[in-house]
Amino acid sequence: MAQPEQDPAGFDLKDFLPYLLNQAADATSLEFQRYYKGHYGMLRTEWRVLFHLGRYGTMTAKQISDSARIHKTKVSRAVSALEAKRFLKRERNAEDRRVELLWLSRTGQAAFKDLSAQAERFDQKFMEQVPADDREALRRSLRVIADIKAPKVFQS
Amino acid sequence: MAQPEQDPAGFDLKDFLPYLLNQAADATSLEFQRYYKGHYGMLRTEWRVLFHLGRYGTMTAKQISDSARIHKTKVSRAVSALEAKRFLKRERNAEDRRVELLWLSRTGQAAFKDLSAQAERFDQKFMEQVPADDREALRRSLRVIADIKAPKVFQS
DNA sequence: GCGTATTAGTTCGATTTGTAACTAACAACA
DNA sequence: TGTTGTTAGTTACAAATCGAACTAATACGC
Repeated sequence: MAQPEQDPAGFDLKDFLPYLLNQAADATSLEFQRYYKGHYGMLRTEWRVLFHLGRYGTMTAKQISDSARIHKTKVSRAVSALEAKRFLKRERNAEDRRVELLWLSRTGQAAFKDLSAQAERFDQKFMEQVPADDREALRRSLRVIADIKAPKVFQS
Repeated sequence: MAQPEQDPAGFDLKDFLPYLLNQAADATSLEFQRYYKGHYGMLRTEWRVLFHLGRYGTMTAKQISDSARIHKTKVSRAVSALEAKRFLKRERNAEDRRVELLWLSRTGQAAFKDLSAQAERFDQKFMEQVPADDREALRRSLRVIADIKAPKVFQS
């Protein structure tokens, strides 16, 4: 399928950082998504929550929400789904009964172990496509960009 | 809000390329999204279609779908929405009556002009956050990653 | 020409998301 | 205490997305 003729005037979509980032994000997410969806019936928010608990141990929904910048309703739904699949357990905090503590079950830990090994594998595979001299700069600048502050309040 | 204690074991989410890319994409898309949504009531797929027609001239839905890797149903809906807003016009191709030719109306061209100027402005702003020495490597590697081929068939 | 396959684009039902409103618990301070 | 404000988490409804199935037109093989 040939590309259409170019009109030299105007800003090119393919130079636009948000567009490039989204395209790259989609391209790299596809294969991993197929894996966690196919093997564990998880959605994107679910594996992200799972990864947080697997990596950092017991956390609250709020902490996960802040760390991953996922809206609390999405986290809430993901927690329910993971609980229904017996991947995590929860318990009200005795000191502050608004808060709920979340941690992975044995099954959840096994899923985390498998998924993070896969993630590492995919990561290496994608990075291999990037010229070796650019790899450090890529991760460095992505971290900078991803840290762009939300409109107000972050980190008390 | 303090980060939770780290468990040194396991792969860190924040080193995972798809995660980083998605976070960066979300961070950079937010402000621009507010602009095109607020000023033109557009969705993401709609401005992408608009940008294609604005930049490349007359195209078919299929060409846009291939170029931007957007599913044809999404393109179809975006085209209808843009038509309803009087941003584009369409006409069946006389030679092949399956195909529909799409192009921007005068209003659509004005919207494109404004939006691409904004896009350029945002782009510069984001890039300023990235260390100057990393900028070239960033765009270069994003282009490589974004071009990762879909599982089968692409470009005949 | 005629049957089958392919292509461009749309529609439909089920799933997922976004947003606002809600409940329950705690805090601050008179 | 009692009022007001804030915080953690859930629910409910509208909007958006995904994928499969559909229509209409063309291409291919014989």
